[in-house]
Amino acid sequence: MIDIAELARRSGLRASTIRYYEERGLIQSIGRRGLRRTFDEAVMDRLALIALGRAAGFSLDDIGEMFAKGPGFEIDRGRLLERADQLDTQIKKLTLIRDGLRHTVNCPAPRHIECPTFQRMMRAAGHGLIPALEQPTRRASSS
Amino acid sequence: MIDIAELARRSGLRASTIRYYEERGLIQSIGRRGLRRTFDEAVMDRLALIALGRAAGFSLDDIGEMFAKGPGFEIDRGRLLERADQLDTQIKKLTLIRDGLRHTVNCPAPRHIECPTFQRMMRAAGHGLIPALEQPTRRASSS
DNA sequence: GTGGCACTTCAAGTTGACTTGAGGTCAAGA
DNA sequence: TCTTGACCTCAAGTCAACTTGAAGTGCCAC
Repeated sequence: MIDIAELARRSGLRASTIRYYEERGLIQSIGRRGLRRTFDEAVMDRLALIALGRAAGFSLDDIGEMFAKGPGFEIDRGRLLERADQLDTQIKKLTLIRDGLRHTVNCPAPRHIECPTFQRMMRAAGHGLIPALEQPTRRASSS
Repeated sequence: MIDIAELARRSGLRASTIRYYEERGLIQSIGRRGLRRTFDEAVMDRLALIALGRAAGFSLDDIGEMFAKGPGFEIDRGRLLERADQLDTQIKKLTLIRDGLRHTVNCPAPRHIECPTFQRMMRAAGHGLIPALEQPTRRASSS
């Protein structure tokens, strides 16, 4: 039985964001007191879950689908594992880039392009972004 | 002395992207052959650097500023270190979330919200996204 | 010399997640 | 009763990094 202002205060989100989430079907109000939305305590959990999903890299649509799967928090385990694997890849990439940045700060090479560490970072930067720098090891056939 | 099509082929970028980068001042063509832009080999290096910068989380504006600092690839070392630190934070956060996701898949708790691992992940998900879940340890005075 | 097509310009559209603004409603306190 | 101000709706705007489309130009092969 909390109103949108209280929800905003407690979640740290703006009222407009909460309305937007309701419009997107991510949360529900339990009714109206006049014009004003009334919410259940449980939407705090929902909002936390949404924040977590966003931090994990899911879109609001993804999150909506997950919620839609069941009456509670029925989350698709396959999607979760898939995302965890993607995070693994992303973490490795970011780690390489982070190390590369630190290296660059100290690297005395006149042209970074010629430094092996820099090249390694380049290769890690985007799987295929700069094909010319890729090793011709595996030329994937996938799209 | 390469044209935009060749540059696109070698970089994996679209011609429209290359034109856009030129418009933004990130690269320069060395002239025109009729209407058509002509590029130097060195722009390949620039494009690689841009891809790397983007992968490291810099905006095109940031990248433009870095290039503007000097005639060559004079990159602001402070900015690099700062970004490396931010990557550290991001990597830690993503690692927690990844582990949290994997945990969730196996966690038998009826309500994830009540699971300590899940809560830890929540806390990591966004520094302040869900203030209600934060430990009341340090109430930062910064904005 | 001419036809085709790869290039050109410039404006407008796209995506995702919101925010903003204008104009309206209504519950509560003075 | 009247005012206030927090809420409401709905459309439109924002941001970044591009992409798309329409309309035009000119190099090169034939």
